[in-house]
Amino acid sequence: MDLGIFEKKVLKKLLEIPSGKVSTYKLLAIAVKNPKAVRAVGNALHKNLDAPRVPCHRIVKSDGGLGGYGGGQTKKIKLLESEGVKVKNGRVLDFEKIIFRFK
DNA sequence: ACGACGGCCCTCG
DNA sequence: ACGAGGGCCGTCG
Repeated sequence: MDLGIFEKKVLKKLLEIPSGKVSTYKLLAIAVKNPKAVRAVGNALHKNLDAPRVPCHRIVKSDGGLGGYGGGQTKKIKLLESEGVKVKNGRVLDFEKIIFRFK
């Protein structure tokens, strides 16, 4: 089962996200030139086979929420905090400051 | 080819 | 400020 071309792009963009920072589904959608395909993007991350290989855990919701995670948000939080991203109550602290915008 | 699902986003009440 | 509903996109069975 090969990943769709869309997911491929998404994963590639994910690799551009530096450690200690996070991005949003929407920004990703925009990065792939499909601002409305935010759901498809989420799908891509969910189907992502290379769990830690791809920083899918660095993706949060537009409002700074953790969003979801294929292995459980708990693990996601753990990973994020491991990179220096503080999470509180399912919410990223200083979200607006550590967010990475695909330039 | 069709229908359903998904780690969502936005607007309206 | 909170809750509910609708909409869009791609991939899988």
